[in-house]
Amino acid sequence: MKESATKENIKVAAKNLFFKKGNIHATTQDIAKEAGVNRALIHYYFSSREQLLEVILRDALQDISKRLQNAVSSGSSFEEKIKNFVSSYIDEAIEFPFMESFIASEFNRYSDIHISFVSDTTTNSVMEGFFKELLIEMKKGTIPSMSPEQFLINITSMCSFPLITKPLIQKSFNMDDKAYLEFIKNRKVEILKMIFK
Amino acid sequence: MKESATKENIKVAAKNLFFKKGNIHATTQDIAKEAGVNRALIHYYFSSREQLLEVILRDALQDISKRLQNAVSSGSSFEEKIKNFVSSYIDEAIEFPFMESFIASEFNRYSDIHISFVSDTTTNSVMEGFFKELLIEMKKGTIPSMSPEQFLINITSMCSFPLITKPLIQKSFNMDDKAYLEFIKNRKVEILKMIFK
Amino acid sequence: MKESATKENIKVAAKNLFFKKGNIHATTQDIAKEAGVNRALIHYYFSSREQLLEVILRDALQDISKRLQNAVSSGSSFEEKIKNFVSSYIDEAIEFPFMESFIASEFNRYSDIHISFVSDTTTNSVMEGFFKELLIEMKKGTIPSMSPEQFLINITSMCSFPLITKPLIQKSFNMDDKAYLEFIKNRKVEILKMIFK
Amino acid sequence: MKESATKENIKVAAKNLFFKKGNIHATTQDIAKEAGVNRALIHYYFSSREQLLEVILRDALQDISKRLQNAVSSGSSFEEKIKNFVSSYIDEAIEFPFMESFIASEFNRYSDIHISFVSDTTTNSVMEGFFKELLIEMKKGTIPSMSPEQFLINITSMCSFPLITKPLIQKSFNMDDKAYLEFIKNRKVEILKMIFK
DNA sequence: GATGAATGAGTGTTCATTCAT
DNA sequence: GATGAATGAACACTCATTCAT
Repeated sequence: MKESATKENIKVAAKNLFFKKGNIHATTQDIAKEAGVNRALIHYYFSSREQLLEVILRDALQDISKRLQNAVSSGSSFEEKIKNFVSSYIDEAIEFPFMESFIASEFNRYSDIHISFVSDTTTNSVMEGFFKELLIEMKKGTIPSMSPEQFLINITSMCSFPLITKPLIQKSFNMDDKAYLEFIKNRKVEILKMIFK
Repeated sequence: MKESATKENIKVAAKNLFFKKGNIHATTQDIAKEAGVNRALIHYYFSSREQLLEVILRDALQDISKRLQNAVSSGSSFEEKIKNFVSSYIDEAIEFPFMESFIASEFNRYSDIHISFVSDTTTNSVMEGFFKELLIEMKKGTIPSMSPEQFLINITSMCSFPLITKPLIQKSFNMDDKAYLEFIKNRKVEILKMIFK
Repeated sequence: MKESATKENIKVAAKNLFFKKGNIHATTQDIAKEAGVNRALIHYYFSSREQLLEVILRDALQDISKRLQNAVSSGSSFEEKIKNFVSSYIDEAIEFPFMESFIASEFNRYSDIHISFVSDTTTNSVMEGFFKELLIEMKKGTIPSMSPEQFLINITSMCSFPLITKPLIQKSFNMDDKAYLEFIKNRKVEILKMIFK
Repeated sequence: MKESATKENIKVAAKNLFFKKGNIHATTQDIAKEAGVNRALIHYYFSSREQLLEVILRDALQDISKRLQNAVSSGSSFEEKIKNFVSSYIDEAIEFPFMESFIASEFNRYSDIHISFVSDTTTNSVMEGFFKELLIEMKKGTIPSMSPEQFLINITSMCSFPLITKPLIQKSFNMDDKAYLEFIKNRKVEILKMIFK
């Protein structure tokens, strides 16, 4: 049997506020309103605000993990894989621009109190495979030589950061929402230019 | 006449909490405590919490602006300029890792209510000069061809994002604080590899 | 037809919490848990928390009444009767130490709103008989001379109060649970010394 | 410098509700209203409801201690001392009838968490002296022979219990407030009859 | 300038209660 | 009979803010 639809609604509402709208200060009332339910229901299903956060953080981390895995294990050629990764990452970031920064902020608050990081063996072996592939491509000279971690961080940075700083970018470069979205979508191609020599 | 030392203390305290410690939920009491002053003094100097935020946000934006300008107008060669920019950006990000994400978050909250963006004519002309230089280098093939905005965002992303997501990175790659700092410092070089072909 | 077993369970659970454990703040959820039933069932059987209280208060008062009656109408000699009364009162108080104080507290809360005191004619006539007997013994000099009410209150006070104030007594006289129980049991004899000259 | 008058007011208000009116469920709002102050002030002065309780419990225990000490170390003769003790105890119980039962109830809730019992050396030595005096009088036959603890409990029981159970007594014996008060005042004499042979 | 006292509005949470099933 | 879902009212507590001194 699936989880209660209402419980799911609340999770979706919370994700909308935290990850999509970037309302890091969203109260239980805000979440309840977004979900169209009574404030007390949140505690009925999740006991406390903090535990609701924990649940959606855990979900988010798992999603990131899966997306990474999918992208990396999908394409035929190496270039395809990177393309897929960048594209899916940006698509996700367009939908939930504040996800990473919210996660980071919450991690920062409670440090290691909650959430033992998701690191199932499947993910790990997939990542190891991808890292090996990276090293091969570096030797070939297709991509710049550096530790796989540095490389990975470079890509995710270029995908994620412009979404987090949306308002700053819009003001700096005087973009309306449409121009901004265009700018972001272009990055699916532009980022690749930084990666491949 | 300079601003009151106490007023400055409060600003420094607020920056420490918001930009350095990433305590996005810091209360006026937290700030007062950090500054070693009475809570009411904050209102004496800044009227309201929101206006204090506005002041330090404005300061932060100006700092970013100046840093950019300095870096860009300093080095002899183009490569030097980029190096300086990356290096100074990372140094700043090490000290105030949460600055950009905090700014973005607050911008997001109050949208365009406060802060008419800092865009003095000096900065603008400097930036215009730098953008022209970028276009020249792109034609030369030293750096990948794209709009100067995209290029600039790529660099700042790679500088800033890994600092914002410190806890995520540490957990993902199993780094202690020392290893993490080493990782970040290395980026002053590694990032350049992504930029220059 | 007897009352439903579940209904009885709920009453027993409530008595355990209120009278035995002294948990005066017990919620309907606490009671439901203690009874091993769903919270809503309490309202099914008793309509409201307050009415459940009313029922167990009424029960408790009736129990006290019966016990008094039994003790007083049992023994052969007057001294036997008093002995029985003290002994049964203390036994009951050991099992439900917080009964009187809880009743008093609730009476105090809702004053005369609920519970028209139990005072059936049987009880009354028995009490009248006992009061007459008391007056006779006072004249004989077996017990101190005073109004029967004062006398009755003195006995019940000495029986009940030390149970209500268990934690205070234990701390004051540095008693562990075993020493305290011994202390209370001894009172079955010691109290008599105060009553009979 | 004395404690703030407002802080004192809040304590008095709390004592009125808990000890005088027997409102064991009194909320911070109730207390604030009784004190004529804003609800938040209670937290300003006492941090939490529980800590306010702790303070007034501590106060109450100290008061009981002092009263006992005063009574016992005052009178010329032994009989005087007992008289004083009973009289002052009942006077206090008339003013704060629910004190002991409230203390006991709270002790029961938090067991030994808070409040290390007040037991300064002065009190202890005074009590030891009184206990010795009791033993002497028991040998003389003035009072019934038993352990001093049992004897002390008997007296305090007879003083305190009838106040705790005021509503029960009034209903049982059909007394109005005036009759009840008369009944209680009479006990200053009647109790002595149980004590002295 | 600086501070302790005070407050209204809001926050997370709990609770008794209701209702559909 | 019995239960999970849902809610309004209340609770302890926090916060930004004000004010008298």
